[in-house]
Amino acid sequence: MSNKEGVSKETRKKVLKEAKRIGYRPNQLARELVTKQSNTIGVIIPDILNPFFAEIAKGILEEASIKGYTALLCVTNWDVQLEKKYIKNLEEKRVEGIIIKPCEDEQKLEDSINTPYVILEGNNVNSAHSCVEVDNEKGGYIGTKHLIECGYRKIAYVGGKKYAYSNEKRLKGYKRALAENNIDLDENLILSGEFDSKSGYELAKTALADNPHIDGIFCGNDVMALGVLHYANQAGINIPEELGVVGFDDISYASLPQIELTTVYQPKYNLGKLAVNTLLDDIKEGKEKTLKRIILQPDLIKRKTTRKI
Amino acid sequence: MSNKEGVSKETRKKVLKEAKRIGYRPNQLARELVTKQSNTIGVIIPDILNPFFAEIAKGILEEASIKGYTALLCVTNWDVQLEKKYIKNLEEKRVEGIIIKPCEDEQKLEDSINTPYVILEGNNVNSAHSCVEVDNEKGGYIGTKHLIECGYRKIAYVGGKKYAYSNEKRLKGYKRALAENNIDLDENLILSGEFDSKSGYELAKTALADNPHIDGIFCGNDVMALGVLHYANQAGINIPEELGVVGFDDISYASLPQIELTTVYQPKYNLGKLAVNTLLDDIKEGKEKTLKRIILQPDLIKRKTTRKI
DNA sequence: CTGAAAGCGCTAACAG
DNA sequence: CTGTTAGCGCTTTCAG
Repeated sequence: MSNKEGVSKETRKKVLKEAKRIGYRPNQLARELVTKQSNTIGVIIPDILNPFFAEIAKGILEEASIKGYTALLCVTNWDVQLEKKYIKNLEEKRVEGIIIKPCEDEQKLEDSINTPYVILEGNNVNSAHSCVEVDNEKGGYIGTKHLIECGYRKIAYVGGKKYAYSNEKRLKGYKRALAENNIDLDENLILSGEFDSKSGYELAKTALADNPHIDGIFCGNDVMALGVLHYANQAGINIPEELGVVGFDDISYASLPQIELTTVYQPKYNLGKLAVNTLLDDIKEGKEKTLKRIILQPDLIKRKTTRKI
Repeated sequence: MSNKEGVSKETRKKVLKEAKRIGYRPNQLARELVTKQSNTIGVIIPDILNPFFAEIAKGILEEASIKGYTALLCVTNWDVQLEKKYIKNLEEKRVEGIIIKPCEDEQKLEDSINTPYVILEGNNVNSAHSCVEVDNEKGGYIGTKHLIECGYRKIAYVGGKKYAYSNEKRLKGYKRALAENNIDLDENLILSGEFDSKSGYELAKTALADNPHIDGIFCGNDVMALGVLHYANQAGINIPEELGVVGFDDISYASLPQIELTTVYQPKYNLGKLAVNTLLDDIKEGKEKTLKRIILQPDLIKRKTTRKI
C-alpha cells in the first residue's frame, strides 16, 4: 500500500479494491504508534489576536505543512498554568518537538519540557534548546536612536512585562541609545505592563500624567503603540509634533495610511519558518544536536509618528 | 493509574513510583488507538491574518481546550487543493470532527469529508452537516440601509468571491435594502475580488474610476474596507462627506480612533465557541444526529466613515 | 479487587 | 517478491 518496490498486477488490484471499499484511510495513529514518529509538532503562543504572533504562526503552519508535519497550535493568553497544561498535553500526544514563545521566564521551562523545543525570543544560555529571534537589543537601540535624532529628548519606554526576555533586551537597547547620546536615564520614564493595546493606552496616560514633559515614547510592540496613539489622540496630543511614537514588530496595521506608525520591523513570517526548520534539524540530530541560536536583523521603518528630520 | 475505584495503599505507591521514574507520560496515541477516541478536532480556515478568522480561531481553540479536546489548525490561504490535502490529513489523524470555513462552494465538500463537520458560514440544505453563522443577509441589509439613511444614493458593493456563500447572502441583503428604498440596482456597481485589503483597494480604484458618481461603498468585510479607505485617502476623497464606507465583521482595528470604521458587527469569538459545541454535540449524537443551523444576529456599529444623520 | 490475556491498525522483520 | 508474525502502549475483558 505504501508503494515501495513491489508487484505490478497484484498490487494495483489491491489498491483499486481498497480505494473502492468505502474510502479507506490509513490510520495515522496506528502508524505513529509503531514507528514512534508522530510527524506532529506543538506550537505554543500567547496571543493569536496580536498580528505579530498570527504571522509567526502562519509561517510555522505553512512550513510545517511543507515538511510533512502537522502542528498543534495552543494559545495561552499569557497564562502560565495553561502553558504548563498545554506542554503536558503535547508531550502526551507525542509531538516530536515544540515551538514556544513562553509567557514568562523561559528558565522555568527546562524542567517541564522533555521534548526537543525551540524558543521564540529567548536565550539559550546553559540550556538544551535552540532559539530564534530578532536582535531585540538592536531593535530597541535603533528605535530609540531614531527618536533622539528626530529631536525628542524626554523619551519614555512603555513596554510589556518587565522581566520578559524580549522586553529586557529592547530596554537595554533603549538605554544604550540614551547613553550614547548623553541623555540621562530617568527610571520613572520606564513603564511596564502587558503586551496589549489596553496596556499601551493606560501606560501612556499614566506616564504623561506623571511626566507631562515627555516628548517621545518607545513602545514594546506595535499593539501597545496603537494604544498609546489612541490615548494621545483622545488627549488631543499632536503626533508627531508634540509626541513622537515608535513601535516594534511592524504589524500590517502599522502601515495603514491612517496610522503610519514608525516602527522596528521584524521578519515575522520568516521567524516562524526558521523556527520549524531549526526544530526539525534538532529532532533529526537527536541527542547530539548542536544548539542553534538564530538571530535575524530588525529594521527601522520611518513613518509618520515621528518628526521628519 | 487512571484513578478509578481501586486500591488505596498499593495504588498510591505505584503512582509515586511511576511519577518518579523519569517523568512517565501516558501515551495518548496508544490510548487513542484502542479507545478510538482521539479527542482531537480539525479546524480549517482560509486566512489567519484576517482578525476575523483569528478571533474565531481563538474561540474554537479555547472552547476545545475547555472541553478536553485539542485542535489541529490548518490555514488554506483560500487554496482548494490545500484544503483537500488538509481534510485528508485530518481524517488520517482520526480527528473526531472538523470545523471548516470552506474556500469555495461547500457543496463539493460533501464527497471529501467522511467525518462529522460543521461549516462556518455555509448552508446545510440537503446535507449532512451543521453550520453556524451570522445572519449575513440581514448584515448586508442593515449595512446598506444605514448608508441610504445617511443620504448616500450611488452605493457600490465591493465584495469577495462572487459565489462565496457569505458574499451572496450579504449581496442579497444589499439588494433588498436598495429595493426597499426605491433605488435602482446598477449591476456595474457590484464588484467582486478577494476578501483582502489589497483587493479592497483595487476594487475601490476601479469602481470609482468607472463610476465617479459613487458616493457610498458597502464592503464584503472590514479588511476590504481598510483597503477602500486606503485608496480613498490616497485619492484625496473625503470620508464620510464625499464617500460613505461600511464594513463587515467589526475587527478590533475598525474601532481605532484613526479608523473609526462603520461596520456590521459579528460575534466572532462566540461563533467559534458555538462551532465547537455544535460539533461536539453532533459527534456525541452519532449517526442519529439532528443537524443544527445556528444563526447569530449581526449588529450595526455606527462610527465615522458614514455621515451623521 | 487484582493479574493475565486479547487486541486497536499498523510496520518491520522475517521466512516461504 | 509475497505471506506470516511480533509488537508499538494502551484499555478492556475475563478469570483468579
